[in-house]
Amino acid sequence: MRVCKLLNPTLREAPAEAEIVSHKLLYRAGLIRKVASGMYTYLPLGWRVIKKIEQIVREEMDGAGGQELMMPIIQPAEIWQETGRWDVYGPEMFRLQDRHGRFFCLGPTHEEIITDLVRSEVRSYKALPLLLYQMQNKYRDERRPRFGLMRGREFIMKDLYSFDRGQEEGAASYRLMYKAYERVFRRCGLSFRAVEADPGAIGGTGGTHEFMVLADAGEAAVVFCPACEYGANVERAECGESADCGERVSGVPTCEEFVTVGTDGAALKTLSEVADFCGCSPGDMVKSLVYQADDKGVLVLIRGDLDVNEVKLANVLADKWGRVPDVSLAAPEMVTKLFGCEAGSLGPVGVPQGVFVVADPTVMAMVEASCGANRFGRHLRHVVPGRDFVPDVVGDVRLVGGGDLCPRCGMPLKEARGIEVGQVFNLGVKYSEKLGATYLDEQGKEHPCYMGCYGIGVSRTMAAAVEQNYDENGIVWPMAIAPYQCVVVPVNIKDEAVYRVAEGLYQELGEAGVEAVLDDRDERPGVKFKDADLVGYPLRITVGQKALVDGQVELMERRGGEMERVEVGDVVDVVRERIRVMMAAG
RNA sequence: CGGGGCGUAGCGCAGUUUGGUAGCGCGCUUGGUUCGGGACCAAGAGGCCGCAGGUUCGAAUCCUGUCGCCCCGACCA
Repeated sequence: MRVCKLLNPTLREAPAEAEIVSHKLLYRAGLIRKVASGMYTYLPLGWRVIKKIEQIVREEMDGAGGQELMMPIIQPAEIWQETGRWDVYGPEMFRLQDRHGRFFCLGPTHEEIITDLVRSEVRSYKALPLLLYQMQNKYRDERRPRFGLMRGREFIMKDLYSFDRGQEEGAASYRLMYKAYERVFRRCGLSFRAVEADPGAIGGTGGTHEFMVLADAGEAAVVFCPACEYGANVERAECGESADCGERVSGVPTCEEFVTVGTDGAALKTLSEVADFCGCSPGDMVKSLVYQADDKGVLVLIRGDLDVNEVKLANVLADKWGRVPDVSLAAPEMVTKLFGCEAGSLGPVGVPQGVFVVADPTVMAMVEASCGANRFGRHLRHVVPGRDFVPDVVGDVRLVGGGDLCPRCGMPLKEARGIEVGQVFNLGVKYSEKLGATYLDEQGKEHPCYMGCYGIGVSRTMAAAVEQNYDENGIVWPMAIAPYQCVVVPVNIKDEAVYRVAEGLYQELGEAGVEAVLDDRDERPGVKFKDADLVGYPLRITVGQKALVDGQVELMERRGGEMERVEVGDVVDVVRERIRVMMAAG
C-alpha cells in the first residue's frame, strides 16, 4: 500500500472527547472515527488490526475444534420470550419492529439463536461435543458508552457455544477454551491474567473466568496472588483471613448503651467518629448497612474496617431465597422508616421485624464489639455476636482488596485494574432445558445438552492492546496485530536514487510476503517519521542519502528505537527474520 | 436515571459577561523556496455559530424549548 492513497487521517491533536490513551491514539493515528456515541467506523488501518485479531482468534478456535458459522444480528422476540430474557434484558436491548409490527432485537448475544439451531438440528450423542462460533457485531444499549472502543454500543465479539453430554464433558470443553484463550491473548502480545468472576445475569451453574488485560484504564478491579495462580475479579474475590480468629470469652459484661453526641450537640455520624469517641479502632466496631434487596430491607453487618461487596451480598441472599435479588443501598427515607432512626446509629441488636439480617463471618468472629443502638445518638458496647444478636444468615460479603490474604496460599494479594477482553462460561442446562435442546444417548434416553459460552471482545482487544503498548510518540503495535509490519520511508521522494531504492524495496518486501507500506508522500521527513511513530508500524526502513552512499538503508524497531544500518541487498532477509522473532516474542 | 460540562471550518480553540453581521493555530488547495524528526513565504477554499421558536431595527451573543456529545455518580452511614 502506498501512503499517498491510504485513507489514514492522522491528527496532531486528539479530539476533546477522548479521555484514555487508546481512544486518543486510535483516533489520532487515523484508525477509527466516531459515528455516534459508542459506535465507530474502523478506517483501513484499524480494520486491518481487527482482521488480524480475528484471524488469530479464528485459528485458535478452529484448532480447538470449533466450527465457524454466522447468525443474524436481528433476532425475533419470540425466542427471547421463550427463555424469559426479552423482559429480563431490559433497556440494554435495542428493540425494533418490522412493517408488520412484529418485535425484534439487535442481538446483544446469541445463546437463544444458537440453542434454537441445535435443538432442531442435533439429535444424537454422536454429534457431541459440538463447538460453534461466530464473529460479529453485538449490540448493547449501554447506559453509558465510554472510552472509545472500550465500552461501545456496537462492538465486535467472537462468541463460541459448546454443547456437551454432561457436566464432565462440559468441563473438558471449558478447559479447552480456557487454554485456547490463553494462546489467543499471548499471540496478540498482551499481558493478561485469567481471574475468577461472578456469573452475573447470564446465570448458569458452573464457574466462570474473565481474561483481563492489566492496564490502568481497565474498568474492572481485580486481585491476584503474586505467589500462586489465584486471581479474581473483586466482585467475586474471597480472601483467606481466618474467620474465627478470636477466642470466645465468657467474661464479657452485658452490653450497655451510651450517648454518642459531639460537643456541638449533633449525633456522631460516621463510624470512625464513633470509634474515635470511644477510643477504639473501626475494626472493633460492627458496621451496619441497610440494603434494599428487591423490595425487602436487609441489614448487613461487617467489621468496621471492612467494606461490603454488593455482588457477593446478592449471591448470599440468592442462596437463601432461591433467586438473585436486585441489591442497592437503601435510601435514607427507607432507613428511617424501618429503623426509626438515621443511618449512623444503626446496629444488629433489636432489629425491627421484617428486616433480614446478614452477617459477614468477620463479625461473628469478633469477641466483643461496639455498634449503633438503633436510637438517635446512642451506641452499644460489649456486644457479643451470637449472644446479643443472631443474624438470619452468616455469609461472606466482604469486599477484598490488595493486601488481603490469598485464599489459596495466604500471601498478600495484589490489586490491579483490568480490561475484560474475554470470558469463559459454564452455562449448564439453563438454556437447553428452557429451549428443549436435547440429545439421545446410547440407550435412546433424552438429556438436555450441557452448555458453555465463551466470548472475546475483538474490538476491545484492539483498544486493550494500545493501552498496553504505547509511548509518548504513539502506538507501538505488537508485530502480530500491527496494521502493517513495516513502513518504508524515502527521506525525499524527489531524490531519484533514494526513491528508486525505496520503491524497489517496497516491491521486494511485498513479493517476499512482508506486509509493507511505502510512504511516497511528498512530505518532509519529520512528518513521515512522526506519522510512522503515531501509527505504530513495528519496523521502519528509512531510505536516505546518508546511508545510501554506502549502499545501505536504516532499519529501526518502533519499540526500542535503535537505528541500525543494513545493506540494501540484505534488507528483505533481515526484515523477514526480524518479523519472525517479533512474532514469537509477541 | 441523577449531577456537572460542552456544541463556532476536518482537528484544537477564542469571541457570548457588555447584541452591531465571525476569528486564531493546525490541517486542506495553488505557486515558490526548502528537504534526516510535525519548514518558510505568498495567494486561496472552507462555517445558515447543533436545531427550532421567541425578544430586538439587528442574535454566535439574551430568553424558552429541543437534540447531540463528554465526564462523574448511581456503593459504605
